[in-house]
Amino acid sequence: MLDSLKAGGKKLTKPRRAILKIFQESALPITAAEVHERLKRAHRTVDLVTVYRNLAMLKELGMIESVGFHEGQMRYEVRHGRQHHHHIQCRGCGRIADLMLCPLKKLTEVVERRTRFVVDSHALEFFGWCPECR
Amino acid sequence: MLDSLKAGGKKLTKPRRAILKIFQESALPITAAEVHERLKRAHRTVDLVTVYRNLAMLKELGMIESVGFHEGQMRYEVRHGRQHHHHIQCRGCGRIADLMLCPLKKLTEVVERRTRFVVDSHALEFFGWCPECR
DNA sequence: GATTAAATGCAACTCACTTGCAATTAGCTT
DNA sequence: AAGCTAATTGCAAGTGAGTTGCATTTAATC
Repeated sequence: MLDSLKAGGKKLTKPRRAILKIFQESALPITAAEVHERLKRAHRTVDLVTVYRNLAMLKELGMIESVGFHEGQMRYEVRHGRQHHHHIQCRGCGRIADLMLCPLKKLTEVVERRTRFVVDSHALEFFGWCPECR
Repeated sequence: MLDSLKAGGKKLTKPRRAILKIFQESALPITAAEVHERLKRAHRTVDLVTVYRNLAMLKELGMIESVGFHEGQMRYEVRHGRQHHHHIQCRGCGRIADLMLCPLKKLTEVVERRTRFVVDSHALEFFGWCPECR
């Protein structure tokens, strides 16, 4: 997993190591502010700007992925060892759950045929009410 | 269509009328800034804050819908008379095309069964390269 | 240990969007 | 047609996520 860093000519600094640890410990997508806060709680305080720069870089290297729920901020999750999936977010409490499914293999072909675009990715999120908020 | 306004106790002001006209003339989802700019070009200049407030209100009344491509801004499109659909955006030029399809009826049931959430909506966007940018 | 490119932290900035408030206006009511 | 009132508008100022410039620090290599 750290090979990707070396391959990209990136250093394994202390802040970066701490950020990666946060992601390894977090199953669900988290925001930059949440990463920042968790670092502080773990007495590994890192400047927020460093968090942002690392998120951009880790995404660039394909080590993390971004997910957006149109909350006015992005969320990120590790990619390592996890299969492609989607999410559902509760409109009440904001809680997010993984959906280990993706129904879009075939649809992608339909889209490519119809639009003459070459599809390179997609975003799919569900919204609703969780058992507690319902 | 304007009945929704009256039903909501809303007035049909000049700025509002102009904003609705912009949407009726625009097939694809546009940003607040684009609405604002088009109003200016049509010599119907309206303050940007008025645009934002109207977008919020029209969305509230279900007259327009928001779509996001994680560009750091939201887009909006009229709902009136149009069927539920999704979009694809070009990573090169940002161009958006409509996809008049939605494969998620059945999947929604699967999601509800698996997560015990009550699904109330979903967001699905494709990204890729259009014929010109490819 | 010396070298150096990458990375960090701080301060200042940008940009989408929101809020407070006084002035205006649409849509009644009489 | 004039008056009333709540809704709406524009302006100014604020918020919050994310970015940029730059001097200082640090990981990795020589």
